[in-house]
Amino acid sequence: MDYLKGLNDAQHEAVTTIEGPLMVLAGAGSGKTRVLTMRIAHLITNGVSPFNILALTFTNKAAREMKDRIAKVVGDSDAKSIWMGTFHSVFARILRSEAHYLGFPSNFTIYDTQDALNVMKKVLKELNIDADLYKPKKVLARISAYKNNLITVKAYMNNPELLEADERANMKHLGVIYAKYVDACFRNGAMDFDDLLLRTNELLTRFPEVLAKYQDRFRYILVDEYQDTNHSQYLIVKALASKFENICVVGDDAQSIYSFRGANIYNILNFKKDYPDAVTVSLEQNYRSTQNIVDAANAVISRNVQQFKKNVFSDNEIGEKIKVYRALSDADEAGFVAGNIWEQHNSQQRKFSDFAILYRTNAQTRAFEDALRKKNIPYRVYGGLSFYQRKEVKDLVAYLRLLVNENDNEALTRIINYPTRGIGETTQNKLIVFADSQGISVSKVLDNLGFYAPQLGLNNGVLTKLADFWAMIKAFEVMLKTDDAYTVAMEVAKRSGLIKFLKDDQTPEGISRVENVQELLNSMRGFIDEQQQLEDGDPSLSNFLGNIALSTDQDNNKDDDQEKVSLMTIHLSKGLEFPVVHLVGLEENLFPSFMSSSTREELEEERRLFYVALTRTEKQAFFTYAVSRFQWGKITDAEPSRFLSEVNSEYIELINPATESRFVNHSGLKSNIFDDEPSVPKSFRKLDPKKKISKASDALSLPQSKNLKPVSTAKIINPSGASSQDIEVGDKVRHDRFGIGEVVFLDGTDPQNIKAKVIFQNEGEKNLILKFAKLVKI
DNA sequence: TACTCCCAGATTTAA
DNA sequence: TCTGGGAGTA
Repeated sequence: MDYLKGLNDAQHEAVTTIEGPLMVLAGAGSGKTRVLTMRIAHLITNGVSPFNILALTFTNKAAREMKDRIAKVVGDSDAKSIWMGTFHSVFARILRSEAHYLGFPSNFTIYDTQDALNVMKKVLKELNIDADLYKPKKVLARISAYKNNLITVKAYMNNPELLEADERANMKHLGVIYAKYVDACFRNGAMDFDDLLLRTNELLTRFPEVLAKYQDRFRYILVDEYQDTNHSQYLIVKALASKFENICVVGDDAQSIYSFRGANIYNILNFKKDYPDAVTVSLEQNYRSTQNIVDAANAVISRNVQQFKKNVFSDNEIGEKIKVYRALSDADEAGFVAGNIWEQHNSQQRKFSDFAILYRTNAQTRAFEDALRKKNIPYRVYGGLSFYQRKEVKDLVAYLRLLVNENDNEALTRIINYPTRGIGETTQNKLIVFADSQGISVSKVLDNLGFYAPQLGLNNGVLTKLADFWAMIKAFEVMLKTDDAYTVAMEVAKRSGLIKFLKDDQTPEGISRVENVQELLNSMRGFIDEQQQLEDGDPSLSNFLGNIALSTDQDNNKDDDQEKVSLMTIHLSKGLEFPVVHLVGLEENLFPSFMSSSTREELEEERRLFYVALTRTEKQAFFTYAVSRFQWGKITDAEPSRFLSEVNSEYIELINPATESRFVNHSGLKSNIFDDEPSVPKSFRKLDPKKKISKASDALSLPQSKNLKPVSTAKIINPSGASSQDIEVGDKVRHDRFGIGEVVFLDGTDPQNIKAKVIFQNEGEKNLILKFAKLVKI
């Protein structure tokens, strides 16, 4: 029981209480991941089959890391059979195998926010509803809220309160829109993010035999970040756990920061009500941060009314005070941060990867990128426009989606005339209207173009173009039956004219677009190789597409060994830690955001966000704010954030005391710490709005290849596998699944990523990544 | 049908 | 500042 050593009493209890409901309240930095990991290991060591364990985490990355760590205790194969992943990915997997119950194809498409928005725009157009009154985004947000609360179209229509509320909000057509949108998704064979949860609920409630099946399978359920579950997720967990009630939830109410997407803090606050017998364990010792940081964070969070009482403390060194910098502008702020990082890197031998810059909104990144680049400091921006959301990538993906699911109208309309092939809007509209009138999908019309041609009212030229296009798609589909996804995707990129079209654009942006497409293909190759080496791997195109739809930016930074400063929103930083944290843009209306300072609840969430940000810090935190900021193309004045004044002055040290005290706290009191002497900041930089920053083309500071790794649901790194030194071309090797073969080619210099081409006696030629393939030299 | 140009509007956080 | 949509032109 080695793994139990080194746990404190509370951790020990959390790990070893394995039967019955358990709630672990884990303060920031209290070793939560460790507890979860060891608990699973403990379950397995005590005879629970890994097959019976379900662990739901917040990111795929968290799941992967946990699996790796569990594997070290119980071994690879046991760790592999645990179902572990995000709600969305785990339930997408279940939905795929049970899709027929709901009338969906098992290879249904997953729509991301952008896809959903496009569908919504079409719906509004079709209904002839003014998109100015019904802003597509707003409408979607409302529908999303309904879905997350299990309010289906039918339930909505039968709920006078909701109808009335929407009527008051000048949205009386919402029901019709909702119905039409759901219908459109269904006909496209697609689910949006919320559907993955809603449909799972539907599956489990409508089909008791399915529920029973999964209840029996998942006898032990663990949920990480429970404070961030929404009602829909809550119900799924509750249903699955109701038979055995071996449910362990881990969370920290002080870190609930996702109410905007339906997270319901009461799920954790009311856990005791749901399970009166539940054991509660509080992990209160923070192993991550200095005392000063922990105390400051506690001081702020204690202002929230809504919370569990707990006493998070640190036994670490007291540590340095939080340093506060008052900047004159956003550029000045960024300059200070970059200078500070440079200075500490040199004088204290800190690695660049020790630093994080955390901000409230993605829009704030630009100034920091600028400043870091000027000093040649390597950095990586997380979040923002992720790789898979780039237009050129989505375009190729749309072709692939169409091959897998012909009903995916969203994909079809995206590429039917891209690259342009003379199938204009008028033609497309005729097709859509006709298909609708016949109650069939556009793809069906294209399937029988000759038959329907007379009724379409299109001239022969256009008909030919349509026929050619469809013949091309069909050819790809045929290819997919025999060739692997990568080969087909290559062919699609070439034959569709996509690559050629992009290559015609020789601007730096154009070139980077081509590179992105290439990178997508590479990542596909990697995905397939990886899947082929997993026991229950699935190298199909459909699996690849499903994976990228659910991948997040945090998940893509595989092996981010690099020496780089991390830039990200506070939301993304949850679960991470850094020796030095810069929390920037601490201004009223920015943080707390102007969108969420109206009610106490909203403000408390912003405060929790602040708490999360500060508790990412191990050693030293810096706060910065600017008195004016370049925003929306204008310079706007800003006031320091109220959160600054909520940190007791004893934890704070001012770097440049303010010229005037605009630093008031919002209970009306002047904060005593900011009334000092005036000073002139050294580095006031003129703003230069004309300066263009080429986004993706700056290879030095933004290496593309880091972003792109697809997420596999069960990537297991095998540390004991043969390393690159062991294997040479010409070696005879044995592989677990493929048997005996000979290495004919090695590719790659990065030891983490060497690929070997091996010809197996029975299985033929395979491309394997050495890291994963447990090749044994014979 | 395709492409360009101009103007308006938006910007929180994200699976 | 950046994006998207609409209008106008080739």
